[in-house]
Amino acid sequence: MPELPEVEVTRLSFAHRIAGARILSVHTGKPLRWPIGADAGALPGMSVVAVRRRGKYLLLDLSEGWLLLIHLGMSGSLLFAASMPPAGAHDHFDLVTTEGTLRLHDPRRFGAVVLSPGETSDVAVKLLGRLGVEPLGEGFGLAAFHAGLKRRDSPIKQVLLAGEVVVGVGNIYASEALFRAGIRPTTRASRISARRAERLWSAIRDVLARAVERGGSTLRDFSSAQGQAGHFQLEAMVYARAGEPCRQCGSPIRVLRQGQRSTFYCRVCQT
DNA sequence: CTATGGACCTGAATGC
DNA sequence: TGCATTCAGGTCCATA
Repeated sequence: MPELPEVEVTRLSFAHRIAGARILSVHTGKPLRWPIGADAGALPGMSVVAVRRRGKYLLLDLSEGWLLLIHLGMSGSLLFAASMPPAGAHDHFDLVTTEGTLRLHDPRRFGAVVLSPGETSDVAVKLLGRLGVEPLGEGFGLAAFHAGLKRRDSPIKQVLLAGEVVVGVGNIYASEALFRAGIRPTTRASRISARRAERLWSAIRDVLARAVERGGSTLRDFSSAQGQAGHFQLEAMVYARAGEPCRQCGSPIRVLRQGQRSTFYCRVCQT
């Protein structure tokens, strides 16, 4: 469910409220994608210093350099509130703090909560080590982006999804960014010209930044940790619009499968 | 090394 | 109504 904009909207919705909180207890439900780790018993007593984001991961900086990694998978969402109702069947993690409870709700359980002693532990390196550059940060340079594409022979859509060149672009925003850049999703990444790489580079930043402003996309059940739905889906140009007229040229939006994921595009506007 | 398909899991929508 | 199939915002891992 969550791509970079949804994760960032989630982060913004509770980071300031949880900062400085002391952890009182932890409650877990069914197993998530990875075990939380053997040190989880040490969480009570630690405090939450800050909440950062890396790609689609939320990183809770805890006391003494500990790091709590949270990933929302496909169907996860967080809620942070002073008073929390009893855990339901799909609530699999509660972090009870002096400022409120942070709860992970995740029906499919592709998400994860992992405690790591810093960013250089084996588990942190396994999860974060291969991530590409942050698209909304200063480090997202055009030259390096184009060079990264040059090294990949897969279709551009799948290169974006893989997150090894640039992070945070998931299935919705990959289709949206490629539409805005006028590039066919099947184009081999290595064959994208400098001029088109530049269009894609700015399309990625524009679409992600715009989606953050709009509170993310709520297709089925996404909401911020304050329970707010997003609205970006209302301005999607192609995603989930198969058969509907292109907002730019009127021809029907096409859908195809790439790596078991749906891709939406306009045959006329994207070449 | 890169590229691809399968796996993980649940619920909603669709089809017969 | 009932049951099977398909699809859904991610990404690690095994296999070529």
